[in-house]
Amino acid sequence: MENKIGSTTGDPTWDFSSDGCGGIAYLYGEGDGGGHGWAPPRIHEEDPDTWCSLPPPDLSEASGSAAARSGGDAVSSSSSEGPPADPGDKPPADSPNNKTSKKVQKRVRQPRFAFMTKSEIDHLEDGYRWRKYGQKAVKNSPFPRSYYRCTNSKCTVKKRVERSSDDPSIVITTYEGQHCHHTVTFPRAAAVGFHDHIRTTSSLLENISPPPQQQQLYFPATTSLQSVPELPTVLPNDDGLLGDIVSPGMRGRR
DNA sequence: CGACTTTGACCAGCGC
DNA sequence: GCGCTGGTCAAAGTCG
Repeated sequence: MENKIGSTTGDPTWDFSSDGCGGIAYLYGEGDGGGHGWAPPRIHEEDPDTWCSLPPPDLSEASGSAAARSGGDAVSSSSSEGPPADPGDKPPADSPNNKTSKKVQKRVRQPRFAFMTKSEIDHLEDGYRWRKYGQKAVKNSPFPRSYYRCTNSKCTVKKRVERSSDDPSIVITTYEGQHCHHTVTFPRAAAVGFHDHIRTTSSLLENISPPPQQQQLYFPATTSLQSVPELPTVLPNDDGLLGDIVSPGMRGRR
């Protein structure tokens, strides 16, 4: 439940090395119960052929675009800024005015990015605040999958968190969408950008106490890893941490 | 008291 | 068409 992010001295630092998985980024986080992490670099674009071909969400319209928050996305924002879709007097289940009608609108999925983190903590810190809105047991996995939504009412970003059934120590986090705001708990992440963290690893290491724990970021060997070790496309920007994850091509149209 | 989590139910999509 | 599964809703509960 804690969404606190590490202090400055708790900035995670990264040390890329390789192993059988095609490379592990070791994330040294602060040691308060699991080396809280924050959004790592893009590691895996789910179905890049599909997702990357989608137009980026029009963030300027994020609060009002039905497409940007199709389906359940409209729920949290509708309660605060939409018409009184009062759940208290919700119509019968087959009414066209309830959530069913919302889902009739095609679920327009936004680009998704998944990464694997070796951590004992399920919900890794990434500088944003998230509200859990669901949890489901998933097939072929003993671990449940948790669903989170950004607490910013105008932000449609969601993320799923689940543990790998193969290696329970690995947390698989999948982001969907793009933040339309800055980080709220970890400003440096947005201001500096992930790569600078990497580039400043050595200096940071001089400033932080030895991490009692470490997280390992796994780069799935099945994904397009060519760009991973160098992460050339991730640049500091104002889009917040997730913006660092989202490829520039997807952020371009603003 | 507000923010957040939990949890059962509901719904849509997909494969057979 | 049917059943399974993933994703979401929303009321109730919990916490600070």
